[in-house]
Amino acid sequence: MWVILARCRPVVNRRVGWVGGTIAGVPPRAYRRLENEERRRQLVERATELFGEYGYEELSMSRIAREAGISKPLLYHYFPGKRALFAAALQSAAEELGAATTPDPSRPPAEQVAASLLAFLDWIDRHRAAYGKLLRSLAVAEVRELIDDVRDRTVQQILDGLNPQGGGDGPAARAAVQGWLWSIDGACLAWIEGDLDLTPQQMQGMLLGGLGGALTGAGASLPAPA
Amino acid sequence: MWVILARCRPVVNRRVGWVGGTIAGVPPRAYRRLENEERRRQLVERATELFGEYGYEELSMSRIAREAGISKPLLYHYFPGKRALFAAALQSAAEELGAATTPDPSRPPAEQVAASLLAFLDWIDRHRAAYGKLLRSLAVAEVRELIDDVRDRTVQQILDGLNPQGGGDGPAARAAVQGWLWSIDGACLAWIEGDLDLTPQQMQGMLLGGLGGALTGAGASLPAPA
DNA sequence: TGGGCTTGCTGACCGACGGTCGACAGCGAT
DNA sequence: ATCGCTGTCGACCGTCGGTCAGCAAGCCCA
Repeated sequence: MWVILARCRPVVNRRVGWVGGTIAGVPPRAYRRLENEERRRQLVERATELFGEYGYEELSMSRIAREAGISKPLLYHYFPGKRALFAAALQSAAEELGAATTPDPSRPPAEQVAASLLAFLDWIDRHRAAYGKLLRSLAVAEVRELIDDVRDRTVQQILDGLNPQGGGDGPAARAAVQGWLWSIDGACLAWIEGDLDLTPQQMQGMLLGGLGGALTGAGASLPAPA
Repeated sequence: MWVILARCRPVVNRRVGWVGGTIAGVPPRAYRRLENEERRRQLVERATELFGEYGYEELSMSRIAREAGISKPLLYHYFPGKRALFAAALQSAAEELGAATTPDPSRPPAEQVAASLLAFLDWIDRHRAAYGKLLRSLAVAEVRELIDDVRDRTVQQILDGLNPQGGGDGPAARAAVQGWLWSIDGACLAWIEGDLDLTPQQMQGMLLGGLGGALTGAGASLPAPA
């Protein structure tokens, strides 16, 4: 009885007492003990599916725990917070994407960009729903830094490719490339959500045109046409 | 006593009783009664400042109410929800921006785009912090639809301007224009947060280049150079 | 077979959020 | 003076992300 009262009034402002697992005849849930690494893998896998289906905001930690058949504190035992869990799920999904889009460093930079872009668009074409959900979670503060990091690295990579050959690395080129990366997301969103009848190749052509035009407008240029 | 118990256990699942305003000798706060419209104006004004300073997520309704010197229920009396309050604040801010960027319909479409874009960039240059906060709130679900609406209308406007003269209105052109709108935000973010040393005119040149390139890549084109 | 020991795992809890309920009180009309 | 309108309030709800401290599965050693 005092338990209920203690729960009611947080007067003391800190934990007052502890009752123990089983009250009122409700038996604790049966559970399977798993190896640390195995549980972790299972959680990342399940979270990846769920985040891909519901996005970041629409999915609560309680729900993830329930869907994975475990308790919420266990989820927090494996991941320090929702952001970290999302990061793990994102990284797991990004590995496949990353492997597919890593350019061949022996090709000219413009070709590398074109090839990466096409691989990226192909991947999106096969994972439309999940990509849309991800994009829509983009500015959620907890998620933003993750994506910002990836974008910053990509911007630098493209600028590095441009620089030696004769492209520019002024502030305008940097703004152009970052803007271009955003334009990819915006165009892909129109493509996916607007159900536009476009092949990845058509998207690639349009986007490469945009990059070339922006760089030209910024006083730089792509070293060679793709 | 039973009231406290009722608070503890939401068994009945609905309000059970009411105690009355002043308990335990805490006097209700003194307040000033304002005209409906005046209060509303005050709240929108204060909310606009606060959202511009803290963004959408980092600002709670409780905080807004506190900063405005009123209670939370009163805030909800004037606005049905946080999203609506944000919309009101956004609209109030957007009126100034909208007035500044409305193009002269008697000019050729390409000039209209160029002029609107430059006005937009000038405005951003003067409201850097608030624009950054807004952009960073962009995908917050509650806010998204608002911005999506504006973007959709802008896309259609640009496509309409393109169409009669000889530009295209295929799916590729639509994706190109929507992507271009995103690229504006991305480039502006790099401009603002990266403290890039660029004038609005340089940004304009770069962005118009991107639009032209993307449209060319999509098989359309800007009717006339700006 | 039965004790310990490790550590994977649990229910109950916290503060803050967005949002709602029904009573109170400022103030012009009478 | 008092009455009604309605602007305003404190207390409350359900859910969120996150935390606390004890329970117990399953291996080890007798």
